[in-house]
Amino acid sequence: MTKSNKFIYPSKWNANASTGVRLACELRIRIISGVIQQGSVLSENKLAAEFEVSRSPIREALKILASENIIRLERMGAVVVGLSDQDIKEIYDVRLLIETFVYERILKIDTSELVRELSKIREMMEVAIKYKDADEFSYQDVLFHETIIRSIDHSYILLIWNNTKPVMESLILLSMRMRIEEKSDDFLRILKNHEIYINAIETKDREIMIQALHQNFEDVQGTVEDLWMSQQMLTTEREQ
Amino acid sequence: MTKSNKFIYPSKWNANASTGVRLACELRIRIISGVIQQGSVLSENKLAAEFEVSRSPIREALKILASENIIRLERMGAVVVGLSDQDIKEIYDVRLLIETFVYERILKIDTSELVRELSKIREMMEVAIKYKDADEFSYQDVLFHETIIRSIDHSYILLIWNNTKPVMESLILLSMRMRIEEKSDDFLRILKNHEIYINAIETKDREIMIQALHQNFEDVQGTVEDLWMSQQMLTTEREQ
DNA sequence: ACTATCATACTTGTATACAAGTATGCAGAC
DNA sequence: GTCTGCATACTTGTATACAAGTATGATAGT
Repeated sequence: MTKSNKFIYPSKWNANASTGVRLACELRIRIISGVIQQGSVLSENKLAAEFEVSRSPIREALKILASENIIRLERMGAVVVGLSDQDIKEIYDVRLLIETFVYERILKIDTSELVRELSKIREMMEVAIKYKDADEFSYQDVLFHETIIRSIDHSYILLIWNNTKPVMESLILLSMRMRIEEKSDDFLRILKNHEIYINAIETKDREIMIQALHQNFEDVQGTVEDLWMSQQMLTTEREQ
Repeated sequence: MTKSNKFIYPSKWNANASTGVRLACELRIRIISGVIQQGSVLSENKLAAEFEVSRSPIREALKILASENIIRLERMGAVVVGLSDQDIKEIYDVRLLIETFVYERILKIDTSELVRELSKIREMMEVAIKYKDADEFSYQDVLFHETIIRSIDHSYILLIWNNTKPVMESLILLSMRMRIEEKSDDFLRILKNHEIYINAIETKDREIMIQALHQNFEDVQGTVEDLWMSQQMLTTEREQ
């Protein structure tokens, strides 16, 4: 607890944001990475002292984290909830739910500009790998998916994305940092998967889209079953 | 702009909440109902003066509304975005997305307690109709759907619900208040629909669930097509 | 008439102050 | 030993103060 130690979150990602938002990012990644332990209680005053700011931005940060279910604001103190394996599965449930919806909309719009943008981002990822820059790779990875989601211009789907993005971003960043040194195969595989995404969007071929989704979510395959079932359920109705 | 006029939002719904949250509720419903016009610019100072509170709770309220996309925080002033017809369609997209997911999970769990709770809420709605209490009816209606969503214990689906609930709540409340005097048939129809929901959960019969979903969303039927398509897409894969 | 410059009054973001309420722990009664 | 009551030190929520930045409008110069 001695004077904020070192910052984990890349400062360039939120340099222009307010102190409260920056603190939220830093606290979020510390909680998700386990630096701040689950179950511990955060006090506004102590945090303010530790980060050498006033309570105003601290309050803002805690509100943000509470809205993401990472902490729980109680009468006295903010209890750190953290992320369980269950939570991570659930986030992927939501992401799959969103992306499935988005892809269906994409089939109806002109995607040439989108494909160009995504290709650019994919090349950025390539460069990031070349220079072993896990942070930059993570940033572009998140940006890739956000670009796809934004393309359909659906403000409430985007709202959901905005609510889950911060946690996703932290998870990806931590994961990439862990793997950047040794597991370079992982990065090439991810890059390959993004090529499939682009290809699916370009050709508007559902089969390829499905392939991309599957490859992207292969780690959490088990939890996807509920979706298959629900798809079946509604399709059954449709055939009537 | 003369001293806060009269409050539209039912004060008993958020009596124990902080001033900031209460203000958010009030501002939200004023914006959605059109009392505060789209495109107008809200100033923290002016709002603070109007509601006779300090800027702290005002700031909290504006942050909440910004996270719901109802206003847009800019360098100078908060621009009122409001809700377009498109936005309302999009909210129902999200709600259908969520409820479809939830129902599939419900099939796997014991629902006896849930059915009891829902039956209670349905009877409450009946009483509300009897006494022409639009506010109470709206409250129970929202609670009904929230109870269903909570039953599957999925924190991120619940998070999405929490993000869309406030706007839904306002829409329902305003709609019910408009219709309570003349259109009593509407209320009976809604009540009937909730019976179908309960029945669908009790029997765990997909056909009935689909019926309930359809009846509930019949007003926005057009926008649901994307979902049908996306269901089909994933089901195709599943059959491979 | 038109443009540039600058004072002013507004804006937000942050720090600090104050009020009301709550957990904690100690002292004393039984 | 155990329970009750109370002082104290914490907590949050709100109000106010201050700093830095920005739009506005008036004024001076051409």
